[in-house]
Amino acid sequence: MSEKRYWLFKSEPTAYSFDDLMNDPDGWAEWDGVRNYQARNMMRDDMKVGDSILFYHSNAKPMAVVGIASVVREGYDDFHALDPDDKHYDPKATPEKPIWSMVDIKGERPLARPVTLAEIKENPKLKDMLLIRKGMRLSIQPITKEEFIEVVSQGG
DNA sequence: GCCAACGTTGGC
DNA sequence: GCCAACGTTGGC
Repeated sequence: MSEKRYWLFKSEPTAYSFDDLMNDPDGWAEWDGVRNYQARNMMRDDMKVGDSILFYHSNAKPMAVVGIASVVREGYDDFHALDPDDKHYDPKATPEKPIWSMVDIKGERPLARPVTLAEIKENPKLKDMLLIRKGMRLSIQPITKEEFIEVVSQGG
């Protein structure tokens, strides 16, 4: 029984927002289309059902953590990579070696108040978050339990 | 709209 | 195996 982990997922709200996740008719969503090996490895190897997620809006006004989600299905093949008509098609992926992985996540609840990037940068307790590290572009990042709790307490 | 910081690709 | 060129991310 491994310990529960905490993550931060980035999404551009114009592409897929936290509201989209909360209003998903299925009640959950495939986190497909991730085409970065580091992020893939975390989804494939490290994420477990029940892990908690901070949902962050990038390229947005405001840029902020806006809600809490959770992992509801552990890493499995991102079969969308095999579909030539799919936006995230990867010609190198095959049914034998689909290359990419995804997880399913579920929206838990929005924060009462978004915790903005500016606030995260100002908060000494959050100074080690990868999110605010220069040049850090990973769309999925591990965070600590303490960071998760701090952001959620700021967001109410 | 700009551009720095990356990751990936492909020629050699 | 090196590295220049290219595409993308994402804050500003």
